[in-house]
Amino acid sequence: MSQPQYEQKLASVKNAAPLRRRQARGQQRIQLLLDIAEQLFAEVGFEATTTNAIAARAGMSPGSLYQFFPNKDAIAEALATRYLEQLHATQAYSFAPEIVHMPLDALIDRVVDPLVALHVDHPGFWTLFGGSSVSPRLAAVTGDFMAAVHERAEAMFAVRAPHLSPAERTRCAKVSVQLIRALLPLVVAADEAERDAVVRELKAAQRGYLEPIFNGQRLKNRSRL
Amino acid sequence: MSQPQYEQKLASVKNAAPLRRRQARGQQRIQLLLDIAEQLFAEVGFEATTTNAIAARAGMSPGSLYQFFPNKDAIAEALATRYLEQLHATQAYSFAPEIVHMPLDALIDRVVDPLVALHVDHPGFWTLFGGSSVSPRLAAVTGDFMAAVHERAEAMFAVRAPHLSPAERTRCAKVSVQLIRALLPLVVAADEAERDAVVRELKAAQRGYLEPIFNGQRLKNRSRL
Amino acid sequence: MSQPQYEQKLASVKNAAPLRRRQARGQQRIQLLLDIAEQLFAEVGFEATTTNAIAARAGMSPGSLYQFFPNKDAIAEALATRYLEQLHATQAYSFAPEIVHMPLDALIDRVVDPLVALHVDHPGFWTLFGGSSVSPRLAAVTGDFMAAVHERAEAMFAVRAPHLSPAERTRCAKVSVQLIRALLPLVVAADEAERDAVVRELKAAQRGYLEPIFNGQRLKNRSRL
Amino acid sequence: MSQPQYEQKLASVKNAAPLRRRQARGQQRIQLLLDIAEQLFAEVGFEATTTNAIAARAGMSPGSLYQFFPNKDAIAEALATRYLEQLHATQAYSFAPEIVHMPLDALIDRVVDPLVALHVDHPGFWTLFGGSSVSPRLAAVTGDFMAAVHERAEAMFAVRAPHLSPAERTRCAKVSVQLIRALLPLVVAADEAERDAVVRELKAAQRGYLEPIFNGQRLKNRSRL
DNA sequence: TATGAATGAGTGTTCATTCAT
DNA sequence: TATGAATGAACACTCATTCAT
Repeated sequence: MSQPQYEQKLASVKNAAPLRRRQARGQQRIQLLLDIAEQLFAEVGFEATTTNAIAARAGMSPGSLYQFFPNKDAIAEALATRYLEQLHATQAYSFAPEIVHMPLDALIDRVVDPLVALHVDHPGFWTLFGGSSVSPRLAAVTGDFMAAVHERAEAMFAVRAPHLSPAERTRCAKVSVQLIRALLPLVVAADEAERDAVVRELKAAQRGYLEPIFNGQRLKNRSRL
Repeated sequence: MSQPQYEQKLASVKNAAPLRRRQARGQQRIQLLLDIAEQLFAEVGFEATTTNAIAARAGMSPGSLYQFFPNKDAIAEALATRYLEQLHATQAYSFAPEIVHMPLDALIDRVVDPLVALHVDHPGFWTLFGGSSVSPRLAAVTGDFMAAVHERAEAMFAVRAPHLSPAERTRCAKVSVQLIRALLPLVVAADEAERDAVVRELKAAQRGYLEPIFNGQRLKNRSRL
Repeated sequence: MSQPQYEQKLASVKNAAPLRRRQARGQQRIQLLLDIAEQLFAEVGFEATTTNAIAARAGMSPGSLYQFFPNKDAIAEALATRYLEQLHATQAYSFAPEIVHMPLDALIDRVVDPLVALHVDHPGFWTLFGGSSVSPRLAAVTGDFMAAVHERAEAMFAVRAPHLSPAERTRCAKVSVQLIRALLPLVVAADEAERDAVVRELKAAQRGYLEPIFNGQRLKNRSRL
Repeated sequence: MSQPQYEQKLASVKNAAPLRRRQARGQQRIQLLLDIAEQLFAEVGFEATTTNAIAARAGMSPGSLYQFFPNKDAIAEALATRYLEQLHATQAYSFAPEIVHMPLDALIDRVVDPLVALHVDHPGFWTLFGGSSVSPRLAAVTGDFMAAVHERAEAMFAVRAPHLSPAERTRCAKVSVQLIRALLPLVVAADEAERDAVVRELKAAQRGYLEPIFNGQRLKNRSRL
C-alpha cells in the first residue's frame, strides 16, 4: 500500500539511509497525490476526476500513481482515512466524562470547532463524507466512522437527556449530528470575514435544538403535536 | 416565411389535430423520461446513470431520447425545472402577508410540509439540488431557485426580526434554509414508521433556531460570545 | 449475446422485416469478427491480438465490437464454439455402431478427414485448442469437448481392444487422440501439393499405433519391456 | 584500441581476480533468472509473465534484470539456448554411425529417453518450443535447432530407409519428429506413477510408425491408397 | 418521427523499459 | 554495478452522441 516492495530483504546497514530517504520521498508523494485528489474531487467531484489528471497535476506519470494506489477508489479511501486520522487527532468526538458534563455551550464548542477547522482546511471532505456512493470500501470507512459518531452522540444523550426513550435518543442524535454536517458546507463556503459569524449561527442552531431536549421541555412540545 | 399564406393556413388547419396529438404524446414521453431519470439518479447517481439506460427503461431507443433532450445534462436540467415547478405549485415559499404573520409553528408547517412531501415523492431531488456539481446550466437553474428562496426568507426575516442588520438577516436566512435542506435527506431515509417523528425533529430544530431570533433573545447570546 | 436488445418489445408486423434484416446483418458482422479474430489469433496469438485491431481490420469501431461480444475472452469462446459446431456437423467423433466396427483404415479415414478439413479451413483452431490457457470459460469449452472426445475414443477401445485394462484403455485413448492433434499442425503447415501426402503419413502413424493394440500384439511388447 | 598496451595489461592484471569473481557472480544470477523465468513461463505462460515478477522472485530489482538481458524476449531466447545446450549434452540427436545402425527399439530409447528427462525436468520447455509465436529471434533459435534435428533425422532415414525418395524422406522425418514432440506434453502432464507407461506408449507409437517404413512395407500401403 | 447500430474519444490500468542515485 | 522509482505508450472497455434507414 505505502511503498513498493520487491522480495523480502534484510535492511542491511549499508542501504539503511537511502532506504529511509526513499520511503520519506514516497510518503511525500502519497501526501501530494492525496492533496491533489482532494483539490480535484472538490472541484469536479470524484467521478469526473481522472486518475491521469491527478497524476498530471502532481507532475508524475499515470504509472507512478499506481505505485502508491492500486486503483482509483483506493485514493478516495486513503483520503477518507487521512481525514479520519486528522479528525481523531482533534478528539472532537471523544466524549470523555468531563466533556459530557460540560456546560452546553462549551460542549458545542468542543465538538464544533475542530470540525470547522478540518472542513475549512479540507474542502474535499464533503465530497467523500457527503453521502454520495463512491465505492463499497469507502462506504465502509465512512460508515464505520459515522456509526462511531452516532454511538457517542447517543451516549451523550443518554447522560444528558435520560428521559428520552431509546428510539428518541437515536433519532435526536441523528438530527443533532446531521445539523452540524449540514451546516458545515455553509461555513466552508463563507468568505473569511463571514466565517466566524456563520460558525456562531451553526452553534446557535445546535444550541436551539439541544437545549429544550436537555431541559426536558420537549415533552410539552411533543404532547402538543 | 416565404410560403404563401394560404398554404400555411391550409397546412395548419389540416394538421392541427394530429400535431396537437403528437405534441401531447411528446410531452408524455418527456415526462416518462424524466420519471425514469429521476429513479436512476436516485438509485445510482447522475454520473453512473447512462442515457442508454434511461432510454431502455423508458422503452425507447437512445436516438429517441435525443429528440427530446440535446444531451445528458439537459435531462438533469429539465428534471430540476420540473421539481421547481412542482415546488412552486405548493407555494411553499410564497410568503404572502397573511403567511408571514402566522404563528411560528404554523409558519414552519407551512414551509416544511410541502417540502417533505416533495422529497418523499421524489427521492432524486437531492441528487440534483444537493450541491454536487453537475453542469453549469444546472447550477444556474438550481442557483436561481435557491437565490429566490433566500430572498423570500430574508424578506420574512425583515418582517419578523427587524432588529437584525442586513448582514445578519442574510446569514440567518441562509442558515435557516440550509437547516431544512440538510435534514430532509434524513426524512427521506427514514422508514415510513419513523418519518413523522423525524419531521417533528426537523421542525423542532427549525423552531429552536428561529424562536430566539424572532424574540430578539439572540442579542444577549451574541454579546456573550 | 448475439444482438443488442433494448426493452422487450412486441415484434409488430410493421417492423418485422427490417428487424430480420438487421439481425441478419448482425449475424454477418459477428461471423466477420470471428473470421478476423481467427486470422489474428493465428498470426500473432491470442494475447497479442488487440480488440481494437480486430475491430479495425473488420472495418468497425472498438465500440461496435463490444455490441457483439462482452469482452475479449468471449470472442475466443465464440470462436471455439463455432469450431465445435462445425466439427459436430462432420460427426467425426460420433462413433455409431456401424463405425466402430469398420475396418481400421476406414475408421481412421472417418475420423481424420473431417478434422483435416476443419484445420485446413481454420488455421486458428490450434491457438484455442492447443492447450495454452486463455480464460477459464474457454478452458471449460475446450475441456468439455476434449473430455467427450476421450470418452468416445475409450468406448471404441473398449469394443476393439477389450483385452486392455481400464487404465490401459484410458492411456491408449489419450495417446491416440494426441497423435492426431499433434500431427494436424503439420498438415496445416504443409503446402497444398504436400498436404495429401502428409495426411497419409498421419494416418499411417495412427494405424501403426492402433494396429498392434487392436490385434492384441501389444501384450508381447509389454511383457518384453 | 587506442590505449597504450602496458596500461591495458596493468589494468587486466590488477583486476583479473575480482573481474573473474564478478563474472562468475553474473553467470549465477543469469542462471537464477533463467530458472525463475522457466518456472513462471510454465506456470502462466510467456505473455503473462512480467519481467518485474521474474526479477522480484529472483530477489533482485527490475533494473538488475536488464543488466543481463536487453529485453523480455532475450530471456526466452537465452532460456531456449540453455535448453538446447542441455539437449546437445545428451547427444540425443547426434546420430553417430554406431547409433544409426542400432536395433530400432534401442535407437528409439536412445533418442526418446533424454528428451523425456529434459521435459520432465523443465516443464517450461514446451512454452518456448511448442510453436506459439513469441519473437522472431526466438523463432530463429528454435527454428535453427529444429532444422538441425530434421536434418539428422533425414540422414538417419537415408541410411535405414534408402528406398524413400528425398521428398518422402523429408516428410517421414518431419512426422517422426513431430510424433515425439507431440506426445511429450502427455508425458509431462502424467503423474509420476503413470509416466513410465506413457513413455512406453510414446515409444510404441514411434515404433509403429517407423517399423513399416524401415521394413519397406510402406510401399504396399502407398500403392493401395 | 423513431430507430438502434455505429461511433470514437476517453477511461482506468498495466508493464516493459529507463535512469538518477 | 545495483537499485527501484519513474515512465508513458498501449490495452480492454465504456458511453454520450449521431445518422442512415
